[in-house]
This record gives sequence, structure tokens and C-alpha cells, in this order.
Amino acid sequence: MDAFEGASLSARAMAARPAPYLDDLNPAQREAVERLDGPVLMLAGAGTGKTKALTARIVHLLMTGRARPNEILAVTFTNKAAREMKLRVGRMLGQPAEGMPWLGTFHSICVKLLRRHAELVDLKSNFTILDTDDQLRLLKQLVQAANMDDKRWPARLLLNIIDGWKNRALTPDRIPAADAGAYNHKGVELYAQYQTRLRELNAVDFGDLLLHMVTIFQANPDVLTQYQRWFRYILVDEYQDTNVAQYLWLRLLAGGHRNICCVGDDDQSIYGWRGAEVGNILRFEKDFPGAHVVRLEQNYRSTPHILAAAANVIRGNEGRLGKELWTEAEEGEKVRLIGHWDGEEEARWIGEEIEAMQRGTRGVRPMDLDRMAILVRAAHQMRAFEDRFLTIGLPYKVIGGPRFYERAEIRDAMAYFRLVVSPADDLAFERIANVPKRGLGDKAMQTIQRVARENGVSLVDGARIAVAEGAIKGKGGAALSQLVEDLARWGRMTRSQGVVAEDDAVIDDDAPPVQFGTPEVSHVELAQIILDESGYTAMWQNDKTPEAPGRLENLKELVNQLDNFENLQGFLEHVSLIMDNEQAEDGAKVSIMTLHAAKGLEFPVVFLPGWEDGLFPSQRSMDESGLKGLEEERRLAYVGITRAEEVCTISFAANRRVFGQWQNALPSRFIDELPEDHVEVLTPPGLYGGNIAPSRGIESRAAAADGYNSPGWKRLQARQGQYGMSQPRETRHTVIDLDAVASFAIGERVFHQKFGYGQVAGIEGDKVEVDFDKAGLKKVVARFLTNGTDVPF
DNA sequence: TGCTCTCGGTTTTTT
DNA sequence: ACCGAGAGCA
Repeated sequence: MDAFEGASLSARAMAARPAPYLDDLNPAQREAVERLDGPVLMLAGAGTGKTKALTARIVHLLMTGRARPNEILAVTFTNKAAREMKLRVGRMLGQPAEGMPWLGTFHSICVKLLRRHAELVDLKSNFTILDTDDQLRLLKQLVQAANMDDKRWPARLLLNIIDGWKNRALTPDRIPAADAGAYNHKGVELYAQYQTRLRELNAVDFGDLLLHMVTIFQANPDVLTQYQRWFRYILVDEYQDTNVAQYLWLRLLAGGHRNICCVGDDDQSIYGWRGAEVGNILRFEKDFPGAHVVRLEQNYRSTPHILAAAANVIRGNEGRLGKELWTEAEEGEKVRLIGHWDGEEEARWIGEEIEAMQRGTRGVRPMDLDRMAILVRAAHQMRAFEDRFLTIGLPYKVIGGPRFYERAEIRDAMAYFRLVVSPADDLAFERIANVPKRGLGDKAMQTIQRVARENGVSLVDGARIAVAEGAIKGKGGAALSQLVEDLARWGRMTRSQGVVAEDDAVIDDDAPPVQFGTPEVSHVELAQIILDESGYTAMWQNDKTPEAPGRLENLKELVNQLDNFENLQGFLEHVSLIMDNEQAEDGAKVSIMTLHAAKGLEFPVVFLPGWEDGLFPSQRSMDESGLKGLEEERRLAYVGITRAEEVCTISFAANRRVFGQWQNALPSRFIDELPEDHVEVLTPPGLYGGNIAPSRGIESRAAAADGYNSPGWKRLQARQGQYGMSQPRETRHTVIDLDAVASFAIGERVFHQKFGYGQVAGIEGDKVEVDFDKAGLKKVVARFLTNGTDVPF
């Protein structure tokens, strides 16, 4: 193409001019930025300035005239990453990055494309995007219609199976024979039915966004060619997280010019369980022959000790592309390792450490709370910290958790809006018909369903007919009739607001939709009216539970958000894809989050608690995915350690309450993989030389069972020359003996951790009925009991 | 129809 | 231990 001529001219012109965005880069980054043509794999280790390189590459493409802003396809996984990149491109350009319409998440870009070509997969361009609740409701109906026991075969399971297929870009007609047995041999059939239902509802789920686009590209070479020509350069962030569908989508689009630059880190692939294929990044050079691989290995985040610890752990994985991170940073502190008696003590110790660091009594300088984070493997680990921090009044925030738009009240409100905008949205109707309570139970809903089916109309129309026919009477009937009327009235109010101009087919047209007509009420006011008049707001105002005020707040926030959109339709089209819950922060707080949520973040001080085999690495990962699972867990450990800039503290507990049961555990095998020279073993205060006399008998068993006898722990002790550290003694007054079965006799005195002393009243299997002195008659699991006369106090 | 109680399941989570 | 769903009762 002759555009290339022009491009190289400007490239030459550029070379003569200063390019400040290049001066800031190290040699590897610069290479990754300047090698514009052909496939490039940017292997960017943790903290090596990958976002900087990526944005510089975009800026370079623009400044050299290789591509116009709308000819660059730049894909990320999260809206946050997309926003960040937009911001940084703008900053680097020295002006707002106007018109990078194709910088976004896989999903948001696919929505845009799919709305243009919906008819190619039998959809209308105004299709709705279902959330998980909708999907489950739909699947459950199908499962029941197939006469399956939805208890034995939960819809949730089917959803996971279908998601898995969609992640692998498998349409119902292409499911491999090996999967035929899925979901009691009904999986494939139900998947096909589900897809049919979605089409009837003019709806898609998240997986469909990619799947449909892959289908369209594969079946319509002309459409594909159009986009291959249009997107002159493709950039992909977090390539190690792509699934098969995303991979195919990228390969198709890059198929012509192959100007694709994928950025990622195979060592940070932690989303295998939701379909990500590390293989995609490992195979890159085979997929794109002649690919140029650039390694970003200079780390700007962590100290050498921290990097060494991370490197030694990740070394245990097979088949890595291989990187060696290095840094010019000061040596700093060694990675700290500490064992605790149980999870509560671990939380207590970390709380004290945090307070000490905040005051500046530990370490060189006072550290603000927002510079510290606790990263856990599983969400349930957070509770111990929350409990502890609440009691000592340490401000904290939990990152992650339910997203704003996943909250029930937000989904309810959205269902109302959806129904007002498109009355045929049956799933939305099902959701809110009886929210707030309108006296419509199962029976009424079934009647509506039946009437709607018989007349071949939507549920709203079915409801209208059912009421008119007198099929639903009484209080419910009256309320339903009111609802139907209200919906129609609100609907007229949106339409009086004017119509959105149809997005024309010009590919680079990203102009906001044009609005005409004079609105009587704004869509923001209308939203408020809908929520108020439907009784939805009142429902939460009358709710006395402690969550109610928060929910009303959320609803207010939802209505406020509407201001950023032209109308209700516009809001609904985008909200499921772009709404985040960026909570406004007041004051510095310690962050608590999962390791997964921590990817991409960094903190001067990081705590990594719960490094126990079974918890981390997670037993379930290893059971389900074997070595592959273990390696992903190891990458998770790598991600965790590399979040730390200055101080990284790893800890484990010998005993932990899991699902309400006390369990003991060995220190994580990853602890054995830490390099001794870079680790300092801390002596837990209170754990050794505690002032409580050791108990007789039980101690030896508890000690034998706990983690302090593990090879890793012993080796670490030896390395530190701390043989003086004896076996831990109990700091608590009870020891839980896991071997104890119901070996108690009726009338025997026993002791229970929570209820205190009591007398055995009866025995049933592993459960014992005890008449407690203080708590009265209770049935408890035998393991919770110790012989009442044997326990020291 | 709506509320309470028992039962079962329990990693990670974006879009 | 805890949460959510469904069964059983008011």
C-alpha cells in the first residue's frame, strides 16, 4: 500500500526530531517499541515497565505516521487497563488521546463489531448482553424442561461447561466426542437449546461476544478481510491470559499483515481455570513464524532479595520461556518468613507488624497504610484479618469482592430499565415481576408463562392478557396490572425523548449518537421515577437490615452514573461492559485482596499469609489439574512475591479453621523453594518460650502433626543456625487432636474449645451430645472435644 | 404467598 | 463457620 511510503517518510522525518517518549526507554523496551513490522512477542516480566513500552509503541505508531488512531487495535482484558493505557497514551502525546476507538477490552471491542454484523449470526444489532443471573435462570428452565433433576445437575455446573466450550470457541455442532458425556450426556443438547433461546431473546452472553465474532470471521471472508485491512497494527496486553476464542480472533485479524505485538509473561499466567491457555504465549513463535521476541528483564519495582526469592520459586516450573529479572535497586531487606500457631495468631501478628511499620518503629521510616497489602490465596482467608483489624481499629479495605453491577439492587434496577426500553426482555421481567413483593408467587408466574406461550407473545404481554382474562385475580392481579401499565407508560416516556441515530456502517465513525426530540423528562429523572413509582426504592427504605442504607446509596450512585450517557438505551448497552466499582477512598487503608486481584499492582510492603500445603498450593487445583495446577499455583506465588517493592513477608500457620473444622497443615512446598540466602526466618513472639506451661501428652501428638517438623522448616532453622528454636509450645489452652474420634463415654467430663466444660450425654457416630456447664445441651463433632480432666488451663 | 429452618457446598473471577 | 437454596409450615 502506498500509505507505507508516506509512513517511512515521516519515520525519517521523525528520526531527525527529538522523540522524548523514546528517550525514557531502556534498550529492550526501545527495541520492543521500534520494531513495528511483523509479529513481536514482548516478554515482560513483573515490574519491567511493560505498560510504558506498550503505550510508547502506540505513540510511536502514531508519530511515525504508520497508522491513524483508529487503525490501531489495542486489546486489554480489563477496563481498568484500557483506561490506564488511554490515559498514558494521551499523556505521552501531550494531548488527550482522542479517537482511539479500538483501544479496549476484548469484550467491548467485540460488542462494537458484533453490533455491526449481528445479522450474520441471526441477531439484531440491539441485542442485550446477559449477566450470570440471567444465564442461570435460562439454563435452569432448560434443565427442568429436559426433565432433569436440577439438584443433582445444577444449572451452575452446566453454565461452567458451556462457558468452557465457548472459551474454546466451540459451537454446539463442533463439540468433540470426548465431551459428549458432559452433564449427564445432555450437555451438548442443552447447549444447543440454550443458544437457540438466546437467539430468540436477541441476547448474547459474554462468551458469545468472542464466539460469534470468530464464527462471523470464519464464515465471511469478505468481512474478515475488511478488518484485516483496517486494523493495520494489533497490540495485545496480557497475552498469557487469552483463551482459545480470543486467540483465534487475534489470529484471524492478524492473518494478513501479521503486524501483531503481544505482550505478556508466561510466569504470570494465573487464569487457566477460566479458560486461559498459557500455551498461546508459549507457542507464539510457532504460530507466527519469524516472530521477534523481546525480553524486558530490568525490574524497576523490587529489591534484589525479593526478585531472587521469586526467581527461585518460579524456577520449579517446566516449559517456561525463561527470563531473568535483574535490578539496580539497593539490596534492602531479605524476604521474611514466619510460622504461627494458628490463623488467628497470624492475623494478630500481621496486624501488629502493620501498626509498627505505620509508626516507623519497624523498618526505616513510617509507612502509610495504603502502601501495605495482604495478599491471600482464597477469599475466605480475608475474614481472619477483617476480624482482627476491626477489633484493633486498623483501617483496611477489601479489594475485589462483588462488582458494583453485580449487586442485587443494581441488577434489579437494571432489569427495570431493560424492561422499559425493551418490553420483550423476558428475563428482566422474570427478575423483577415480584420485586418488590407484588403477591406473585410461583403459580402466578407459571400462569403468565403459559399465557405468553399460548399467545406467542412476551411475558409482559402475557401478563397483560392474563390479567384481562382474569387468570390472575386479587391482590396479585391488581399489582401486576399496575406494573404492566407502568412499564408501558415509562416506555412512552423514553420514546418521547427521541431516538438514537442508527450507527452507520462507516468503520471509523465513533461519534456520539445524535439525539433529537424534546425530552419532557431527562433519562436521569426517568430512571428515578421508575425506581420510585415501581415501589423499588420504598422496598429498601422499609428494609430494616443493616445493608439497606448501602443499597439505597448504590441506587443513587447508579442514577448518577446515568448522567454520563445520552439515554437509557445507551446506558444499558454499555453498562454491563464498562461499569467498575471504583469506590471513593477516604484516608489511607491497608489493602486486603486475593493474589488474583493483586496482579498488576505493587506495594512497598506485602504480606503473604497462609502458605500451607493444601491452602496454597490449593489442594483443589492439584487434584483437578495435577502438575498443571501446581504450576499455576507456583505462578501465583511468583505473582505474589513480585508485588512487593521493599518488604515481603511470607507466613504460615500450623493450625487453621477450615469450613469450621480445625485442620493442621504443613508449610507450603513453595517455602522449601525459597532461596536460603535471601530469606530471614523470624522467631514468632509468643510461639517459643511462651509463658504457658506445656501440657502433657497431647503436646507431642500436636507437635508431630504440625508444620514445624517439616523438612522445609527444619532446614530453614538449620540454615539460620537457630537450633535453639525449639518445637513450639501451645500458646492456647487447647490442643485439637485430629485423631480423636468419638471415643468418649457417656457421663465423661469433656472440654470444648468454644463451650467449655461439660458432660457427655449421648453419642451418635462422630458427633457427641454434651451437656455443657455453661452453654447447655449441644451436639458437637468429637474432634472438638478433649478429655476434660486432661486439659491444662 | 411468605417466613424459618435445615441441608449442602465451599478457590481463584473478568467481561 | 457461613452462606444460599429449597422444603415445610403459618
